[in-house]
Amino acid sequence: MGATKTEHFTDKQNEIATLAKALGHPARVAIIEYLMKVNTCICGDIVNELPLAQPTVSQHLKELKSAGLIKGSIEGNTICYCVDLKALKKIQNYFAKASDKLEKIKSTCC
Amino acid sequence: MGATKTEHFTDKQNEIATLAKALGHPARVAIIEYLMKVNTCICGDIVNELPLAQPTVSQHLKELKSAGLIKGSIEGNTICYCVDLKALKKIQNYFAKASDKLEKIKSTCC
DNA sequence: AATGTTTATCGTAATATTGCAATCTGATTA
DNA sequence: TAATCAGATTGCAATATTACGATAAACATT
Repeated sequence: MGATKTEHFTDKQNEIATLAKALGHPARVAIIEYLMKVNTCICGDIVNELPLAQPTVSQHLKELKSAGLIKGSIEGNTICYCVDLKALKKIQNYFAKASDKLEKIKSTCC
Repeated sequence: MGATKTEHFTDKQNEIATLAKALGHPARVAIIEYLMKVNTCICGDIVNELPLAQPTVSQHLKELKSAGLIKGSIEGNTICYCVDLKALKKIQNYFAKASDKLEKIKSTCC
């Protein structure tokens, strides 16, 4: 089949999966890291930073955007992209809770 | 082409992408959550918890295992699976740092 | 030994992802 | 207005993922 059966899972599970999936490619991790490195939203320039052709980068940006991880606003000729703090915090919070919970449990068997 | 160009990215970027990718499917998020809920490593039982056929679940478990997110040890007839705290902490730490950094920056434009 | 239970693997079909050349669109500039 | 530039979109080929039936492998039970 090849199509994920999202309807069988909770909204939260699907949400986390969507965010994680968006970061499930090194190019997209690199984009996020670059946007954070430059310290402000950056207009243009992203394509030159990556070892991929312009249409490929454009597609990765689109995926990050549709997952809500980045925002883009048109600035004349170029487009300004920056990381959406809210989305990042959502992931961060999820894993912080999970990590804490697991640490408390200290499972004895594995 | 369809094959990720991992060689162009750093080891760290590839590592995060691999972990994120493993969690980029709601069934695998559900598996992790279930393993945490039951509070100890669980032998068997995982297939019954998920709305997917047994071979599909087995495949998802394999992916989580090869990404290092879970560990499995043979226990007689069944297999005990549990979340690998180290891997979870790796993700947690990465996003905590990223989130902190972004929060300090407080980008002014988007 | 035969049967049942649990999990893995194989094979296959449907669909998704990755990557890029070519092209298009909209804004800027000459 | 024409040339230019930044990005997006289209179309396509290669590969990966998702899902499951059938089957196999390993152990347990009878």
